[in-house]
Amino acid sequence: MMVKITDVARRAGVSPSTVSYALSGKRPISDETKRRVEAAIRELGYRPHAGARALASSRSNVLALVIPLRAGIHVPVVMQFAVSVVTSARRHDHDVLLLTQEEGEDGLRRVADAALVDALIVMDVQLRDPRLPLLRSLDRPSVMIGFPLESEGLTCVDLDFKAAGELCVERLAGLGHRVVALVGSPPEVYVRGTAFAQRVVQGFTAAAHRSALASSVHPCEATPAAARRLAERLLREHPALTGVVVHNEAVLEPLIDAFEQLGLRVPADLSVTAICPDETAAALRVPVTSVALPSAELGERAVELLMQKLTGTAVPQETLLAPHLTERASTAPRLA
Amino acid sequence: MMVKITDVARRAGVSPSTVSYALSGKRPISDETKRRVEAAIRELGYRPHAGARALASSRSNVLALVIPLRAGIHVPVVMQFAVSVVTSARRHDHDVLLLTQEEGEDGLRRVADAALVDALIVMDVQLRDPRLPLLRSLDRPSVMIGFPLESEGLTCVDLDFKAAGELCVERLAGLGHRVVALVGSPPEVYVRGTAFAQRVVQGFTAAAHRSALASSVHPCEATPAAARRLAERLLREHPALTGVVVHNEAVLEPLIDAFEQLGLRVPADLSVTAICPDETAAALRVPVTSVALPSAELGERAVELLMQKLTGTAVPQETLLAPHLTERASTAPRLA
DNA sequence: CTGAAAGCGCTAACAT
DNA sequence: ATGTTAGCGCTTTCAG
Repeated sequence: MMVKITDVARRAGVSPSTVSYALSGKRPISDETKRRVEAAIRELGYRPHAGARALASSRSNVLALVIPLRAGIHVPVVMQFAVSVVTSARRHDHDVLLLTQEEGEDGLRRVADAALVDALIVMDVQLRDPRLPLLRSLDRPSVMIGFPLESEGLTCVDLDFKAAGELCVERLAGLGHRVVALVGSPPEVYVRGTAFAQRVVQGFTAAAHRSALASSVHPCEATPAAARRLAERLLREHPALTGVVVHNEAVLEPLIDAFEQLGLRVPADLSVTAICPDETAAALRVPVTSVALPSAELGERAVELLMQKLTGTAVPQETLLAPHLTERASTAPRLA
Repeated sequence: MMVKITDVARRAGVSPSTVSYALSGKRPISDETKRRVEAAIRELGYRPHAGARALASSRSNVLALVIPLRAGIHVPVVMQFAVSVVTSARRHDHDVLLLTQEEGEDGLRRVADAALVDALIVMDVQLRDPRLPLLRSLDRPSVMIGFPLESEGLTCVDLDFKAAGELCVERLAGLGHRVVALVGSPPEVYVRGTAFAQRVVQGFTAAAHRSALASSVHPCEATPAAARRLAERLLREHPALTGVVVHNEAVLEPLIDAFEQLGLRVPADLSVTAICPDETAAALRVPVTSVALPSAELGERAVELLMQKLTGTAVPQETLLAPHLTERASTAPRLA
């Protein structure tokens, strides 16, 4: 039934260890021998037993990926990230074990201690994430997506949200806009302390200052009704407003709809930039100029960092991905 | 560093095998002994080595989940399904390895032959899926989400899409509507032979016939523009139309928008029912009466079926989940 | 009800 | 450049 390494060795006329080394490349094998081993493997359809391997080498070649479930996270982004992690992991001959946030810290400890996985990727890290001490205590490397308050001894990677906020403002400033507003994530996102939301605010505010723009910040629930109310309020309280930065994919469309129903044309009367996945930005009725949320690139970087750590290479504690802005139909120069 | 079963055994004053049996329950252990073993496990923080276990027992306690990537599949549905599979698997003490469709048949063979997983769940099965013969040939059980043309020797589970189509029509018929249309998936979905799309058409058509309704079927691209064009065409070619069944989440909102802009009020002039996730239906501007796409339930059933197969229990070759319709704001009796 | 001991299939010293 | 062999940590006969 099952072909084992000794079967391959016998067929190739070599010892089991030679087969093992031919497979791993951990010591030089003559071309001739390698050829014979490879032939035997092919002919017998040999596939090393993962468990046996893990036991003997203390490497499972499996990464854990912890995905978030909570409200306010954008599902397609998570999915794209997960797919990217799987794809990247496979390029490094690793597989991916899927865990949900729900399992919590116990889940992390479980798969790490059982040697089920060699390393972990944790998404949606909070400023004071309870998993931080755990990750530090594990004997396996990990990478976090997102920045906690204190990342000492850990590795994290994320889009540079501060720079993204700045980029959006600078674009609007460059087009001549003088009064701008940030439509942010739902209030609870700020309350529970998600770093990226606050970083956007910092970048937005700092850049507005530098460019001497009048600016204001407005968290917004992820509902069309909330978007509508906010649009009305903005027009009432900031009549000179001509530029909006949106960091909340759920309200992007309803917000633009609301503005237009209130008599403002996008981009003629109002320019809009957003921080969101490119697909979202491009699929809207009015395609929106946006800074991409590079989930695929993030997944790739996370895996790459883990692979380095697994080989003992030192990696930077914090990795920030530079933001990229794509011009679309929602921005225009301010009318004189 | 690592606590092993012999450490626990020594501490508890028993043999390793007793610890093993206390953990697995595969043979009776006296209460007193079990207590001591459990105490030792807790005190030492013992966690069985997954690889060693897999090697000795030829059970990895890991399931493979293959998720689709292609266009036209609704991401949140896949995600919810995946989460449900992970959650259900954990209840049965199993973990989930995530594979992408991209890896194809080789990926399935790889994880199965390497004994990385005990069983497989394959999503998005096509009518003539190339993975069918492979799944039949593997020595590990599998469950497919969706129905192929020929499921002999395999196990599949899905929503009863035919009944779902019928249910939508019957609801409209019951409200007095006499002329109905089905707005379906994009043409390529039918072309590549996805069973569920065709089953909806079958159910829709059959039920319309039984209720003596005038009916027509219209595939639709997943873009707002296509939705708009289709709405115009429907009004032009079927002026007496008062009931629409939508099986295409992407165009649900734009379609209703288009109808309203063309002067039809929903539900006053036009009743709409849909087959889509409940969250989608409920979140729309006009909450839509819908048959739920029960991804969570599907995931649970898939895992349950696999667990049965793993214990050697026979399971039905095909499992159809009964559709459930939830009344919302998009349906009303036809005006006399 | 419990122990002793033989592997599970592979890797990685240790040999030569 | 290759072979020999001792485990890796656990489960599961086989014995009692």
